[in-house]
Amino acid sequence: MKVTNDMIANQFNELADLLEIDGANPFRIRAYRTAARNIGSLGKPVEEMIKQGQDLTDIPGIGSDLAQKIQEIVKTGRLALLKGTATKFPKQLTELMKLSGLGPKRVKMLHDKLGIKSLAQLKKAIAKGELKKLRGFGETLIAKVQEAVEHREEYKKTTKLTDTELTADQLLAHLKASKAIKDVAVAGSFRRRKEVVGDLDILVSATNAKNAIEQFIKFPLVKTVTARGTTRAAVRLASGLQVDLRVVPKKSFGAALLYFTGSKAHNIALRRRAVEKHLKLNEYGLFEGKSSIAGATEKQVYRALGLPYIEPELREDRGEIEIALHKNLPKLIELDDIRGDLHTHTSETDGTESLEAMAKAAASLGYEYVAITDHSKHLTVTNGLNEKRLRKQIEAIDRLNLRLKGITVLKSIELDILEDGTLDLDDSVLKELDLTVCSIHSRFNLPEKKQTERIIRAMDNRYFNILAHPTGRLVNLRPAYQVDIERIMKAAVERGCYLEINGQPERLDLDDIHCQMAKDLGLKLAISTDAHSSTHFAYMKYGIYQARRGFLEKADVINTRTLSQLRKLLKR
DNA sequence: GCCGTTTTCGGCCCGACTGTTTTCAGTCG
Repeated sequence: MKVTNDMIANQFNELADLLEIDGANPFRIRAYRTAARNIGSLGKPVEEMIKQGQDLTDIPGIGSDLAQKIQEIVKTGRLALLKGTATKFPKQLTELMKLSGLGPKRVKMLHDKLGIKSLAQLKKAIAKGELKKLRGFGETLIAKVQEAVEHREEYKKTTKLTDTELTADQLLAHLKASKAIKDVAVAGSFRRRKEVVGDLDILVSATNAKNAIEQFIKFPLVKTVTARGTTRAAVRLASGLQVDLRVVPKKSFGAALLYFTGSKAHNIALRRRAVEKHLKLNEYGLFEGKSSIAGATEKQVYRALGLPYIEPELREDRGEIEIALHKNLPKLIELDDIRGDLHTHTSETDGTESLEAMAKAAASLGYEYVAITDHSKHLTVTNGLNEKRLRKQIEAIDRLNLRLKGITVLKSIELDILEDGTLDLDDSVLKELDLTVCSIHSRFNLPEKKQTERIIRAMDNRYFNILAHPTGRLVNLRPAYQVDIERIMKAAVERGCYLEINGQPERLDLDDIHCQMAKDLGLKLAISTDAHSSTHFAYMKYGIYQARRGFLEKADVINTRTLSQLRKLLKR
């Protein structure tokens, strides 16, 4: 059986949960969680590393013990220790820890005193009023737990970044309307531009914290207030989204923004660095003894820690601090660096607007070029183009280019990669195009080796330029198909092909980890929107976010080039 | 259980809020 990094990470996390309930050494628990996180975001399958004889202790947070445990999981599929510990406490108990208000101590008490082992048993015990007998369980807490049990599935899911943007904008406008509030920022995973966010974290500086919190709670979409203190409050919106507010004085805004932006792992790494320098970092500032030496801006705090400013997208504790120390931080790509979109559709297939409308919309964004990439004939549900219709479109584009000023429309197509690795239109028409975008739209369930070789065979065709949405995943909806993405990237480098970062919010494919992998392999990428209407051109920014999270710079992306430079890159 | 520009042993980030408690443990981020 194939053992994925996620499977290993899950087992470590599960073990950490059980150890926590057991009251084990908290630092041992943290070691498991750190290991789980680092394995989960590794990009390269650990199974492969073992096969190639690589040293697993090179992975941060993995020592000799955990390296051995990883070996064990890869070999047997399962960690024996997890089985041993799991018999002491039933596995389902870890589910209870996910409920708001229940941590390891209370879950242990539920188990030891009431024999509760599952969500269903907990529900029953609440109904019978058994929880009241327990020390520390008052009326309010029981009500909170009951609420959590009932709404678990509704609340636990994450929200796509794009779905929170409108709420964030409305909330910011609402907060800025208050005279008490000075600075406002959305922090958290939203600011780090993660593809999904669990909640919104809002930070404000205010002359009067009480007024600021009152204004926050008055936001019209608030359904319930779940916490309310003198500097902090939390609400649940009607949509189910949780929003946290933190109020700090202006002189602490930078330190608080740093703290509230996270990630947690990045914060811990920074605080550790502060401790090494005999300083203390918290959300109010960086302190030497009692006196604050930085705090108004993030830049100040980083500088006082001997570091350059680190962009929010990089703050995942994936080596950015080490890289910053060596002054090797990338100058991350920006939206303005993009000169054109290389993946768009028209009403000839499944888009909603005409060729001319799409071209003009691209021109209005200041783009130098735009590629029209309608679907090809194999994708019949979209009325895909056959050779004849594609030739007609080529002629139409030639005519359009004579009329348009300031932008060049590139003749292209989104080809289907068939199961045998051939492309579904004849070379005789492909040679008339400026570029091709190629993708998988069928047979998602092939075994990894077959799927990988299918794609690489397609790349052998000299007219193959860009592999679109390379893993086929849909955020929160569908996992990637089984494919050896590293092998595909290497094959692309050898053949002069490129991979795409698809900016559609439900795709974001390649993801951040794969972007970083591409960069490490020297593979350049295209960032495209896969626009099916002119409004979709705006998805470019989501592609940029992924690219930034993957450490990409302008030079790593082909559609930052001028048209003539791009043409050279596309020549095979 | 990891890790080392003081260290192979002894550290390991830090504070707010809640609810229940009579001074703080548990949870959360």
